[in-house]
Amino acid sequence: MSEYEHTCMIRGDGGRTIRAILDRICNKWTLLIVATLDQGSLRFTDLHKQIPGISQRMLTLTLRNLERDGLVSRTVFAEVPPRVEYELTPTGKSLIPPALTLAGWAMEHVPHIEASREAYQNRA
Amino acid sequence: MSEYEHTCMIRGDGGRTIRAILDRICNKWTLLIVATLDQGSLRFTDLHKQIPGISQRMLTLTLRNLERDGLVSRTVFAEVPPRVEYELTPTGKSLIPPALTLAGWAMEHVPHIEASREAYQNRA
DNA sequence: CTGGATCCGTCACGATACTG
DNA sequence: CAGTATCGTGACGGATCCAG
Repeated sequence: MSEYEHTCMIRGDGGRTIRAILDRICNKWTLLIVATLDQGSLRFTDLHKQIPGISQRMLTLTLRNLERDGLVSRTVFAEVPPRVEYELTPTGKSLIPPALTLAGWAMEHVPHIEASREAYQNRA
Repeated sequence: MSEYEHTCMIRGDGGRTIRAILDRICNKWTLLIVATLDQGSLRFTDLHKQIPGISQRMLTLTLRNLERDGLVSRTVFAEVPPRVEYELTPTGKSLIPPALTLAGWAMEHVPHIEASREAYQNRA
């Protein structure tokens, strides 16, 4: 049942590759923004409305990082009032399936984890 | 080509479920320890040797969190010198496939991301 | 051998206020 | 509309020393 032969993908370089990706998606808002942008091009205010609880500052910062990493494209239209559209790049879109795999695992196992965590708290 | 119908798994509860799992695997060492334990039961020192760069403190802390969340079992043998064995629980083992999916994405796209990041740095 | 305790620097994140 | 500037806080992680 073990997949040990394959876990070298994770352990291979001492975890540097896996951490490179974790560093990018493991912050509080990245995956949420990527998932929201999967519906297509959106502007700043639309994103802000569709992601409950995010501050302007974190939306800006996370979008900048996503743009820097080539996962999101940012298009400025020279209009009045100003308009900026954000859209997933092909690389950004390719993150969706792995993210869904992770989300599936989460929905299946998080309840058990929460229970275990609570049992641990009420231990002897 | 969009999987928007499915991204509700991520966005569904405002991202709380996906963040619950990310909070658990997104620290520096968790996935590395889980991947290492996929080869079977190991004791503290063996883990310390097989994971380059980890400190005793972080190994202890991460193992405690994994135990609390029910992903790793901890067995103490009443011997001298003391012996403690760590092993993945079924829940812990179930994390391997999603982790491999993520690692696969990383190995495929991280080079492109690194390049984009460097290009962004040398922008106008 | 297996950790626990402590100090300390760094950084993500949040709230708030201001701007072209 | 789409941000930027500033301040404060708390968690994470590294180094070191100590203990059963």
